[in-house]
Amino acid sequence: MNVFKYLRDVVASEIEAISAAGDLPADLDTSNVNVEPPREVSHGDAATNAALVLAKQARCKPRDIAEMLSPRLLARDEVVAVDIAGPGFVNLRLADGFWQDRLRDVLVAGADYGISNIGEGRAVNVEYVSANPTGPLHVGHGRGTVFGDVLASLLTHVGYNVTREYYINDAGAQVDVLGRSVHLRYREALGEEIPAEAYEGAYPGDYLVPVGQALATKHGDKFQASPEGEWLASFCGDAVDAMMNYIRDDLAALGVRHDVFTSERALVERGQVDTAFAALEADELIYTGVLEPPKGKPPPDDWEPRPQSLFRSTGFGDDVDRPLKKSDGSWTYFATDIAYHADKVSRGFLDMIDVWGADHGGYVKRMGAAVKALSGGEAALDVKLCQLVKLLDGGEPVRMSKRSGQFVTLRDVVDRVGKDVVRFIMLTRKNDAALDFDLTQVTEQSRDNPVFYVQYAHARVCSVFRNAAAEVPAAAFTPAKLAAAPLDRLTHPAELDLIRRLAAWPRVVEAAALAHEPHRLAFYLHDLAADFHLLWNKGKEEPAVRFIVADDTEITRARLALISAVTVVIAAGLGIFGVEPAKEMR
RNA sequence: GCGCCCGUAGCUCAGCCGGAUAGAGCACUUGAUUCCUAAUCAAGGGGUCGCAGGUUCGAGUCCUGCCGGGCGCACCA
Repeated sequence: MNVFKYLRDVVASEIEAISAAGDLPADLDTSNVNVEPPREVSHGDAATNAALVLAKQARCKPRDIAEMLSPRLLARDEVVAVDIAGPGFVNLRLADGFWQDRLRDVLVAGADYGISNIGEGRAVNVEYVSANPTGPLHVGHGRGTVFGDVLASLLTHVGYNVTREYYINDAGAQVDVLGRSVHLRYREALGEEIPAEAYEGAYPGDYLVPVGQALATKHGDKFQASPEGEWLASFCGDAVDAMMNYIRDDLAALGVRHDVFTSERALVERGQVDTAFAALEADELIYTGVLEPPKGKPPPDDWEPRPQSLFRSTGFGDDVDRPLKKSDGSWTYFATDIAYHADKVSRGFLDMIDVWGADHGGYVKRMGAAVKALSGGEAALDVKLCQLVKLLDGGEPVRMSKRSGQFVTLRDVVDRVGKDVVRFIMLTRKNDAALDFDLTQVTEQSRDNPVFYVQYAHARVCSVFRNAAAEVPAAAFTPAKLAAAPLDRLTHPAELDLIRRLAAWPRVVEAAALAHEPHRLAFYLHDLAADFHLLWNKGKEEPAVRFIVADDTEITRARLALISAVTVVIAAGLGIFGVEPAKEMR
């Protein structure tokens, strides 16, 4: 149950009742009426803005509406106190029993707690990673990868029908560079000395060595000295396949799996770009024009004004119209990307999310414009930009040099700290804020390490259950049996605070999903862990609030129910993150 | 020059599609500390939410203009 949604409905129905009684106008629009947790805890458990929102419509003072509303709310079983505050907020304090029932909800729902159906089965396409197949993934890719993967899980969790997609950019000039780089490695594998300068402008990384060797085995010296035209296409194809295998391995090591891989090259070969182009042309959204060089910046050396095919993206919120064809007549990346998004729309996706690196920010408007144009305004594209990851080790920046081909790959990091740590840490910041990733700190057992902090809460509960099992058979502690525990014994303020936190989970999940902001779950889990650890620490000073009370099996059962619910929610959250909850930490 | 993102406590950051006296951790100050696991705990000080306007019952949040930082700016992807 989303408590605040429930209370919103309660408030709305009481408003209707007041209208029905003739004390307020009929047919008030209550869509803006909200019930939220107050920022200030002393204001109670929930607050509604109903009186403020409806005052204008009802043509009376907010306070008058609040006066009518509050006795009705107070009359309800779950409400124990109502007060009117500030300009007309109605603050509610809910009965302990209401919260204890919410704890029971958690236990009964178990792993399903927090799932909802706000997505109503709608199809959503989440495109993420989409790294160029020219080498292994680096740490920066890792952030977008985890972000997209977890966002996809989150949307699935709230009832969307999610497709996880990877766009393989295997059609551009860089793939030719890759093919040539591999050819160099191929010649090397055949025993040729290749001078280092040959790798200027090529991909120098060692990861291409085995690819060259494999091609030497496959072809012998057949292409060693032959002209590029004879081998380039085939080498590119094999190189891309090899790179995609690397990337798939990297993804697998991170626990990431896509439903669909779409090849740009295949898209072009099937003529889908021509189709998309023709469709836009038919709508008179393409014309031949000459672009001005950007102002305030010296134009590129090879700038020449020339007529080219332009998409009228300015008609859809972009700043300038964008070219679709290069001077050699081939499609621009934008053109193929239009076709790709048209393809997604034709597959039934009206909701699309693309996860990109922040360096592609300048591209957002034109893509959004294209999606609007090609779908007749039906489809929505939300582009999530992920900022840089600053890799540190013990507070010192880790040097990465792409030029030399020496850079820390995502795989290096996953192998060093584990996939669970990488996944969690990548979500400890908002996607559009830069993220520090300290290889040392993230594996320390300290409060500074959010992964540990959350995992430790889970492990601590597991430990309590191991201790409890020494006295009572573990079978007594199934969630179903714990749901029948006397939860009304849980009256300590810290216990009720913990329950309130648990009860907030469904709301947090929904809000995070709607905002496309999975990082909110990480902050929630941290807060939940903090509430739990607080309660634990109380037990140090006040033995009476410890979870296991030797001579009181009933309170023990109730408290085990409470902390069991903590593991349910932590496990649910970590489950969305694709992180395994820890049973013990030693 | 234009566009996008960011600007919140000394530091790192939250702030839930406008809500009440803006929060947390670190650091700092003070006190406690033979503990169900082994991150010690509790309390306290600390703010012109970059600046200036505007929108309204109400703005860190929305709009406009500046300032500062990052990214991008035909024919790369």
